[in-house]
Formats: sequence, C-alpha cells, structure tokens
Amino acid sequence: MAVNIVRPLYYQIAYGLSNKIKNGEFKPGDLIPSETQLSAEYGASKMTVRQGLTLLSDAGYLKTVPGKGNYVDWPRYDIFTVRFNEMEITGGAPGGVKLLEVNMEDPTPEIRQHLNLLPGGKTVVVKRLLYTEGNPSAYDVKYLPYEKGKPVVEREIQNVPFPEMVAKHGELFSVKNEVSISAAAANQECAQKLGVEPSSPLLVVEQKLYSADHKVIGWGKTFCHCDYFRLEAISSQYQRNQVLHKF
Amino acid sequence: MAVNIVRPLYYQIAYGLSNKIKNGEFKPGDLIPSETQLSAEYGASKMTVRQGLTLLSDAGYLKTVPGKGNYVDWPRYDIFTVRFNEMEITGGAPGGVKLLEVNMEDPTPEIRQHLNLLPGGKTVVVKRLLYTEGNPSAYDVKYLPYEKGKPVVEREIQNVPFPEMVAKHGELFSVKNEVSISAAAANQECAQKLGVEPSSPLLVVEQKLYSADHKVIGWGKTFCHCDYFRLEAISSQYQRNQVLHKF
DNA sequence: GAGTGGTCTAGACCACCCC
DNA sequence: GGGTGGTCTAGACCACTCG
Repeated sequence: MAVNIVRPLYYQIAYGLSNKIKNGEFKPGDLIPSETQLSAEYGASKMTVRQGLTLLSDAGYLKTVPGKGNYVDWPRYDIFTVRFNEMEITGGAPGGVKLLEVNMEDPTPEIRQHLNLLPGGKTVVVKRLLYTEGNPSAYDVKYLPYEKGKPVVEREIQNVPFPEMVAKHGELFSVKNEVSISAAAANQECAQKLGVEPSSPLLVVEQKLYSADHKVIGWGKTFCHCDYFRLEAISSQYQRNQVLHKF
Repeated sequence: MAVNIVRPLYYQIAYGLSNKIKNGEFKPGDLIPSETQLSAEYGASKMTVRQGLTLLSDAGYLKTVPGKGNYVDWPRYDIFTVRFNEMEITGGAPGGVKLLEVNMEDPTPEIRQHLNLLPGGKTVVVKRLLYTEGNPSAYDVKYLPYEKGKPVVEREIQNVPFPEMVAKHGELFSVKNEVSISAAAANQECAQKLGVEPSSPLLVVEQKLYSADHKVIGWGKTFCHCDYFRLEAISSQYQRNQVLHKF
C-alpha cells in the first residue's frame, strides 16, 4: 500500500499546472489563469497560490509580467550546469598534486593584459601537476598579481582549487569566476609535463577570477590530458525541474 | 540627486543579511537570527521575513534546517553555467549549415548501446557541417532511434538544434539533456570535413537526450574546430547572486 | 515544553496594463 | 475602471529538534 503523503497545497497547485503545461493544455506563450482564478479553483488564498507560482517560475515554466499575467515560457535546452574543480582531477588521491613552481615573475604582455596590471607590476606564478591514478593528467598554471607583504605559502596552496588559492593570497573572496573551455595542441612544455607527444590534443580550461570591486585577481589555465579528463554537464532546465519532485 | 527608490521590505532584509555575510559578521556554518527575531528587528511580519530569506536561499547564501534554523552556507566556486547550441556556431549566417546526410542505418554496437536499442532496431543518422564566417567550423553527427511512420523531413531539421530535431522526429520534448565535453584528435573523417590535418585537436561536445519516461531519444557528437569555437561559462554562485541587485 | 521553520488564511493597499 | 501581479499584515496551526 502506498504511503499517503499530504502534499502542501502550494505544491499541488504548482504540480497541477506543470502537468497541464507538459501535456500541452497550456502552451508556451499562453497566459495561465490569473491568481484570483487559481485561488477560487484550488480554494486557496492568494499567498498560497503565489507560493506555487513562484515554484513554477523558478523551475523555468513561467514568465511573469506585472499587470498582465503569468505566461508559459519556452523551454531552454541550451543552458547547462557544469562542475569544474581542478583538484577533483586527482580523485583526492594522496600525492595527487605536485607543486612544481611558485615564483615572482615579470609578466608577459598577455598575462599583464589578463590581470590588468599596472606598469612595473609583477605576478606570482604557480605551476602544479595533477595526477590521476598515478599518471600526470593535468598541468595547471595560475597567475596572481604580486602584492608586497602578501606571501604565498607553498604548503597552503598545493592542494586547493584556484579560488581558494587567491583567497589565501590576498582577497577574501572571488565573487565571479569566468571559465573558457577549448581544445588545443600540446606545446613543448605541456607535452613534457604530461608525458604526451607534442601537438597531442588537450582540453584547456581557462579561469579568470574577479573581486567584489571587479578587479581581476587571478588568471590561469589547466591543460588536461584528454584521456583522463572530460567535463560533464546537464541541462539546467532539467535540474531546476527537480524542485517539482520534492514531495 | 539620487532617485529615491523604495525597496520592498523583504528585499531590504535579504540585502541587509547578505551584507552581513559578505563582511564576515555571519560566517559559513553560523546560524542567523530566527524568523521571529528578524520579524522584531525589521518590524516585518513573518511572511515578509520568509520572502527575504527565500531570496537569500535561492542566491545560495543559506541552508535551511527545519526545527533548527537558517545556516550560512559555504560559497560554491565549482559550479558553472554554460550555454551550448550547435546552431550558434554558425553565427546565424545564411548558408551556415550544410546538411550532408540523412539516412537510415544499422547502428554500430557503440551507437546501439548509447541509444538502448532493441535487437534489430535501426537508427536515423543526421550529419551536418556548420560554417563560421564561410569556413567549416564544426562537424555534427546525430543518431535517433528509427520509428516507422515518423519520417525525417530534411528541410525541417537542417537549421535546428538537436533537441528540436528530436522533437520533430518523435517525442514531444526532451526533458533531460546530458552533455560531455572533451578534446580529441581529428580522425580521417573529421579532418576531411573540417579541412584540418588529421590528428588536429578538436573540441568534442557529446549530447544525450532523454524523454519524460527516461528513454534515450537521441545521441550524437559535435566536433568543433578549435580555432573557431570555445565554450564560455560563469560561476553559478555569481549568477544567482544577481537577484540581490534587482532594485 | 520551548523554539524553530513550514504551511495557510483573509484580508489590505499599491503599481501597472489595457480598454 | 477593472483586471493583473507585487507587497504586506497579524494572526493560526503544524512538524520538527533539542534539552
């Protein structure tokens, strides 16, 4: 015998409407019944109806236009959620990260531009090699603006992902993390570190971190051995939709 | 003189608390004041306080535990939002897509496994070449389970992204879209289509679509010329945080 | 049992949109 | 002016957690 779960009224409203959208009773662009009508239909107060509609909006089903009503929105299949944390490439294995280099350097013009450095500004460069099951699987190179009196403590940054590395070095938080994913042929340096042939394909993940006042506080790339690493993503539409299956 | 915008009370509550979290007054793991306390502090009713707290939860600041309270959550820097729509590679240019092939085929074991095909089941294969500024920039290969009486109309699928292609062929909607991003060396076929040397690096985007009843209704790959295409992503934490700047 | 969040009501007033 | 969504109140009862 099935357990009789009492679903909240607001949830029933959201779920009921979502079904009418899924089966085509309400189509994208349509106006659904007004909050007043839904109140009457479900015998619920306006606040309860609104709680249900909020759920549907968050799940991406509705677009609300003040003064007009709630429109059924078109599904978005082109937006995905992806996880990336260079430390996870190691699988958390002991000895999964080798710190190759921590140095102060004069930046190249490219790095200077990425970090928005003032003339004369120097950078801290951190180079790490990440291992998966004993094999080098990613070569990670990061640049931070050098600031006097903000030392980089080697043992503190070896095993932390980029945003935490930046936090330990200077700023409290990075508030924005931009990522660019591309493919490239391994150059001499990457090939040597990763033990692959030069010009082998690599998955390149470029990251740029910003502080609360929109300064660039870190930039770098992770060069991933294509046999050991891929990025998995899932449509956000589907993810958000899961809130409708809480009960 | 600045325009005097009256912010809703629930927004002021959310914004005020978010600032106390940002400046460290409340730290991750801390319990924030209870709804009753916040009601008194802001002179707001419980429902209004809850509306503010919902905003903060959605922005990823809070984790609510019934019976205990609202805890400040740890920021997540490893979750990103990315857009991918193979049709956008063309930049919407006329003639940006060349339909190379639409055929019924006996699937290879690999494809049979991906599509969960029954023995004897056939597939529809769609091959397209995408152009960016006149140059071939991506080679797109998709497989759909063949169903009798569901013809694939060539002109209807040439210019549509994969989920719509599947919708036109069979199922109403794909409800789940799984993507896997990797790098690989161009094989003979890809190299020829894209006009690159064999073993050149490619960015490979693999997609698998599911129907509402969890059947696989489409699978395929997009092989992207690494000079013409990269994926841009942004930390979800930052995105969700934007709701706190609506007013 | 005291405190917490979760649900829900039956009103109120407002700004916005359209006729 | 009549309908829509947006905000807000001052209560109520419930389930949960913890001592």
